[in-house]
Amino acid sequence: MTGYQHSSRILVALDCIIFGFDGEALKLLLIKRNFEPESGKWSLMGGFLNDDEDLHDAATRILFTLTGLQNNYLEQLQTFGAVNRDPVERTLSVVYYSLVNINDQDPLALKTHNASWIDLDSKPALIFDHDQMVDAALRQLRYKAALYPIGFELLPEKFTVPQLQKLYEAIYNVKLDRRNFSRKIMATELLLGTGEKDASSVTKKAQLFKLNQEKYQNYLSGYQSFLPEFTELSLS
Amino acid sequence: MTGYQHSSRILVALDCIIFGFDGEALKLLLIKRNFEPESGKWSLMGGFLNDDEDLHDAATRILFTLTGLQNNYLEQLQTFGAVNRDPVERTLSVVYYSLVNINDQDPLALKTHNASWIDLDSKPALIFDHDQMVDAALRQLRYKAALYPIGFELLPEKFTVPQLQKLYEAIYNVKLDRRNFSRKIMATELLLGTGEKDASSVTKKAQLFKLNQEKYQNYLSGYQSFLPEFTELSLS
DNA sequence: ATAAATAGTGTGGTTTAGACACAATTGTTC
DNA sequence: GAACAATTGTGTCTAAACCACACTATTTAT
Repeated sequence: MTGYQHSSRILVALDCIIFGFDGEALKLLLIKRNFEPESGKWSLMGGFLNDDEDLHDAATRILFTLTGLQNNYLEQLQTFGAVNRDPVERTLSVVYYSLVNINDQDPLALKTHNASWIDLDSKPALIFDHDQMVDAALRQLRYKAALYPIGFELLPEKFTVPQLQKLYEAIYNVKLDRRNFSRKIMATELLLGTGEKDASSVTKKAQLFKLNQEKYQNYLSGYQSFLPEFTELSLS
Repeated sequence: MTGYQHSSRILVALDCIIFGFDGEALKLLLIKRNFEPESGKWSLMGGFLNDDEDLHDAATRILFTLTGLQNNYLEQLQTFGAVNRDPVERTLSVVYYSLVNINDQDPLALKTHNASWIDLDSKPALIFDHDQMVDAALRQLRYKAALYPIGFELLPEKFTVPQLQKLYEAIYNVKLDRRNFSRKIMATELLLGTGEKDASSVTKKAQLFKLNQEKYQNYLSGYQSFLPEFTELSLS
């Protein structure tokens, strides 16, 4: 074997924090493990890196396995590498987080993997250092969503402004003023009215909007704040 | 051996992007390699992860080896894992970036490793995917420094407001208004006047300030924008 | 018809950002 | 030592953004 004359090669895993939004609260897709180690406990969805596989491809594969989805927002978060983080064997974990539309995923794949959507607020303790991973992912989501309009990735193709507002309120755990929020969002011209209305509402039906994909791509490469009192938000 | 019944264990390296500031321009500490592979070319400072070593400890060790410094700002950036990124053998690289005070480091250690401070603007092409790493680090520095006052990590203990302004101008490659910048910085109450003056100046000597460490720690866990026209800044 | 709930739009005061002007300090030059 | 060049420190004004708040419109249930 030609290679570096250096000792240790290490097992590399990937774990995915999968965020969803059900209209009211932020949710995580978690696995009730029916395999060792730590069978019976909750964990993130994970897997091992293959020899011939780029990191991002591996994360995409793992996400696809669990959700049946392939074109989601998926971003590398951080790599966890404490020596004893995995009791079985030293394992590095490269952590990705993903934003998915909770309605789109494959229910069968979820059942196969014993996965459920869990409210972030009522998340059970997870194995190993997975709690830390979720903390970091939430921090990153808040960080990122304040500057880039990635919140849309959590919504269906057509959505109302009040739905979008609820999403931001869930992400940051704040109450926003309806009128100011609407004005600010509309000013971005990121939303295209469809003329259709939200049939699910019991009272006055809000208009359904679609994302202006062209504008969206521009925004992703720039800055934009979507929150009032931005400087006072705590990231903790 | 007890462990996961899984095939591939992979060599794990760490690479460090080390930022400095000489009063005028942002600089990188780079290595002119006198060892294989790619001897004679420029690269980041790197090393391999030891069996018994946490990731962050390894990054700290590598940074110490090169600079003789130990308590610098050091943050994990991203992990690079393309299959063929290293031609010798598949190697994952966990990348850290660090902000150091350019005056503090150990000149002997630099010489030993054939390292030099290079203006970011005149950076030579680096080996492997190191150019991408630097790009990502600069993006992260801009991202982070806009929200957190980490710029101070690049300055000496005592510094003037105009020096601080030049630093921000170098990071974002913009010109800022002296008066508005000063007002904004002073409003944060992050600076403590020392009464001393910058002797190096030829004309009116600016007051030297120290960082208010207590306030600084608070700011690190919150948000704060230090730039005007923030929403128009491009991250590219 | 009326009530209850939510959506959509408007208005005005306060704060902040950013353009700009002037006075003060220091070393150099003549 | 007076004039000057360079830079620092502080003040002011205007326009824009933020945000608190009020009113009207729509829909279903009773």
